[in-house]
Amino acid sequence: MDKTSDPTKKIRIVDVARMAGVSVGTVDRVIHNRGRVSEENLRKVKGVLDIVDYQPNLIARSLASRKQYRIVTLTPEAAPGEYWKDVHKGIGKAAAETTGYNIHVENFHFNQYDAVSFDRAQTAMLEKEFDAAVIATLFTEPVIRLSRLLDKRKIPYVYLDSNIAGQNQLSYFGTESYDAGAIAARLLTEKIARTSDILVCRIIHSGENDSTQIRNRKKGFCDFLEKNGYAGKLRYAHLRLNDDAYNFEVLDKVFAEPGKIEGAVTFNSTCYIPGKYLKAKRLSQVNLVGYDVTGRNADMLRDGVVIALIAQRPEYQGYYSIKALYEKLLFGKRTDKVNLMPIDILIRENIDYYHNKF
Amino acid sequence: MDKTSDPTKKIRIVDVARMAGVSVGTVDRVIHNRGRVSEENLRKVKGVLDIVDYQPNLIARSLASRKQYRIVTLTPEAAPGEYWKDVHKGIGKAAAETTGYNIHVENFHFNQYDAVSFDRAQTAMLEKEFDAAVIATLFTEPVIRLSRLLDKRKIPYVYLDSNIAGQNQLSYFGTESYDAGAIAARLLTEKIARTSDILVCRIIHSGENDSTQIRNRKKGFCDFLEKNGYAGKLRYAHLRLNDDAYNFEVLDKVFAEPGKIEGAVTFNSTCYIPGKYLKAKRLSQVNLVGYDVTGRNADMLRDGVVIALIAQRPEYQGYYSIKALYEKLLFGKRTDKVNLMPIDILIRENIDYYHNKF
DNA sequence: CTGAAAGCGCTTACAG
DNA sequence: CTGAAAGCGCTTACAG
Repeated sequence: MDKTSDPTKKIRIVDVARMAGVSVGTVDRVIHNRGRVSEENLRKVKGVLDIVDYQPNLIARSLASRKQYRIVTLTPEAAPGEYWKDVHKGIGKAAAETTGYNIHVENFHFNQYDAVSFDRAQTAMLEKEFDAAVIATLFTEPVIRLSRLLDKRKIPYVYLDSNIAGQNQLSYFGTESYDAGAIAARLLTEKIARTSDILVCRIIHSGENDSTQIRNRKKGFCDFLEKNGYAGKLRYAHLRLNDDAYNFEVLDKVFAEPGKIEGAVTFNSTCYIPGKYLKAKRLSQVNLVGYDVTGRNADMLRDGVVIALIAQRPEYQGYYSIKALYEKLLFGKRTDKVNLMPIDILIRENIDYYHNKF
Repeated sequence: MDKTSDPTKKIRIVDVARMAGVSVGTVDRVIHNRGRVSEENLRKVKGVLDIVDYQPNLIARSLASRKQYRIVTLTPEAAPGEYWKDVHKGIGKAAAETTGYNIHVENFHFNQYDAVSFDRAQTAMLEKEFDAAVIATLFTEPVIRLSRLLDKRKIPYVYLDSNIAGQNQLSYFGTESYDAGAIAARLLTEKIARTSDILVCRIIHSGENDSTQIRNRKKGFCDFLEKNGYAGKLRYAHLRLNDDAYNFEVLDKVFAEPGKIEGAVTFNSTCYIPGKYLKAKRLSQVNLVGYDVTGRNADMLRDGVVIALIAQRPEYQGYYSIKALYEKLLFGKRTDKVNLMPIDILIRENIDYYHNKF
């Protein structure tokens, strides 16, 4: 069969060139608007492109192209077993997969409890040249300022963790924090008496406000309680990250107050902190719910101290952030602007199957 | 900088060839075990490959390769909104992704309630030439026979849905059905009195036995109850697929018997069938738990008739089955022999985020 | 068994 | 502005 007229054959640049009576170089220039093409040839090539369905072979394109794309990420630093480590894993996986496709990923980290360190990391990042960025949105205002800067430079960026309205992010990957908060309330209210109290733990660090995500979770939590006729009291405890002695003292005080506490919750990934206390004091009547499958949280769940963990596929968030930018840079594709992860509920019986492998 | 010694540079076939003192053709033959390589050169090339981290450029490979691979799948047919439709979606997604890489997927379907239709679909499939297969294992014995045949032809195959021991499947993708059964028991026992009864519904079809998966879920369910001091009775109802009148009659009888039913469960994906009854009769004291996020089940969950659905990422099962074969065919990679999906718990508050998109 | 060469469909200098 | 040619990293006949 005549190969050039096989209708099932994909048409290539050389086919277009032949049909237009020009060289492949000229066709390439037209396709990519690189200029330096005469009026006449432009007309001829466009004429052909209008009638044939030319679909560039992207595989060939990326093999031939020597253009390198650099993606930077700006996320909290994390030790093994911590929440953000899973996000990093996802980013790393995507980076490894795309590295053959002219994509380079460079990661910048900050201390999630320290806004100053965010500025520092951001500065280091901005000193580099890059074509796209992934930004964890923990510090709202600084992220908005950074977004303006990137807008000006026409650099696409993706938000991670929680979304910020009114910005020009290419995409957001994360959960609907408000509903994740409602789920914690639902899991607790199923277990406790309508009138019993709930302990709400917050981690205090150097005068910071809660992140957007934590605020939203809390709002979803409280709204659910209100809508469902909860009649107990929320009792607050402000705890510290690595200070058991202090935390035990604070919690001793809270539990000494009048009122029966049957539920407990933390809105960040540190439910192992009150968990440690509940376990030590054998307060098994207190149902603790937390967020994120970190090593310590999962152990507490297996142990029966935590009754449920709510998770949001951090590895996927990292992975798909990079993938979205990769698709944008290489193929000009746009992903959905908002990409909400499933909200996973882990209990003792399914925790061991939750490996983020798929 | 000397390009050949730039450590950040990915090493290519030509680099390996140079280091081994052979041609790229020889390296290619070694990498792909194509034979026709002398002992000595084999040794030299393997020696180099052992010390350098050669990662083939898949883009270049698929651009150059003219070999086409055919994968067949043998799964139950499904209407939109049904369980197996999600598996098909995953298969389709993987097929679309790999189609540029010389992979062609052809799907064969059978009626999951009719063993004869399995034989028919299998026959149609075996008439084709193919390089690998995905097999849903609903009918155990026929699948074992088919496996023997494929073994003889040295065609790799992947199992889907439930695993069968003692076979030569390349991989299995699915859940640990036993534990998925235990989870249903856990969700129910949290809600009902220790001594109340549980309605167990089974769908009857033309003299079939339950599938392996359903048997295992049931075993996990019963074992959990026993271990946790459940003191009520399991009350069985045998229902039909599209026969509400009949089902209502059967269930009327069951509920007329003495004993308080507070829980209900189905071990396949049709909990909407008893759900319909419970809703019509306003039996809101009965806590119904089911499997799989099908359209009708999800609606029942949103409606409050079903309290929880247990799901197993059907889309991923389909997707990764194809991917596993793709990796095997193109790169000779072996995936894990057993790949257990996370077991997801869906309630009213997180069902809307469970889209299997990621 | 072995290597040199052509080719996959594109991009990219480069000479004219 | 234009086209011929080299090259991206592989695979695939093919001659020896």
